[in-house]
Amino acid sequence: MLIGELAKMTGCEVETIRYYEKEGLLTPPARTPSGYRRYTNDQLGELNFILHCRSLGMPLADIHTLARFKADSSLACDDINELIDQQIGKVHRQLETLQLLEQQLLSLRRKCHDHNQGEPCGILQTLVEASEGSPCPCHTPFDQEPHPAHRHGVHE
Amino acid sequence: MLIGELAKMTGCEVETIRYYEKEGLLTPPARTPSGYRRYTNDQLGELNFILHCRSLGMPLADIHTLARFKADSSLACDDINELIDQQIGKVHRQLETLQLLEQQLLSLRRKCHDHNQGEPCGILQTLVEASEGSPCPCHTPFDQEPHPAHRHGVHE
DNA sequence: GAAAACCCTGAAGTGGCTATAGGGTCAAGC
DNA sequence: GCTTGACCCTATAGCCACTTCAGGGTTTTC
Repeated sequence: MLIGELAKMTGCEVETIRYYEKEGLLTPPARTPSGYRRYTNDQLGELNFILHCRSLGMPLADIHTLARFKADSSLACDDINELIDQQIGKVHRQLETLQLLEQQLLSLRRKCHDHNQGEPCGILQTLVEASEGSPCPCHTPFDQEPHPAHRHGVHE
Repeated sequence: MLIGELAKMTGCEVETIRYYEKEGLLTPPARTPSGYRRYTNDQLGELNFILHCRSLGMPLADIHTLARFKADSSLACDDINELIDQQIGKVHRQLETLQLLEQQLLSLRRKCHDHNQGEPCGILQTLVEASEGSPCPCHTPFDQEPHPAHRHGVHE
């Protein structure tokens, strides 16, 4: 099958497939005389494996490692467990940060409902006051220190 | 004060301060005769405003918008609310995705405990089977469709 | 035979930094 | 007065996982 068909079957964009090949995650397919990529069912499986791992949030480097384990087929169980555990830890830390963040944003949002008649925007005011050192409603109840994002950022 | 002092006071890296200036978020400071940046207390406030917003997960473009509102100081309350609401929505969607992800990873992790004596790694086996179309323990109980990450990715 | 739908490569852009190379400046101690 | 170290400067490249763009070739359909 050609690349467009593979894309349709997997729900993956054509450009992404070419990108995975360039990154060495997909084995380069055979080509038609005019240079079009022609894929086999094996490569469909390879791509599905990558997509499944990506849907679990794994970085491409880890998927590469897993693929090598797959080829070796020997034990390697400890390495795989560690890889998954690291991923779980990462996701868990992100979760905690985001939960905090949501509370912070919601309490900031409430600032506007509190006084929106006539006065200038409470949200903006709160943000400006916080930048001048005042305790802010969004951060203080959860974390006494000034800027939590510096120590454990949302985007890692 | 010089850039290093500002960095120490705010907990922000020197490179990041220069980056914010290049991106137009910080007004360019005065310079000493030898070209060093010299900052005022106003610019300390500006930087704290940016850092506070960043700690709420806001993208730099939104912070730029907020800063313009701050300068205008007129109403703009609706726009600010919408901006915060969008941020809340974004964080909430990310949270839901991550919660699902954590469950998926934990159920994958359990696969290895199930049979780790002699048999090949259960995790790897599960991932391979999933790529061949079998229902996988990580995705099936929560989402019947193959690759949820394609529709609402973790990294947006 | 022309237009639409597909395919190709290579390079640049995204966001929010971080790091590196290759330099200049300044205060303290010898 | 000269060196050492801590600081500062610019410009550029790298990170991740793509996405988009420019500029073209091929295949199918009307």
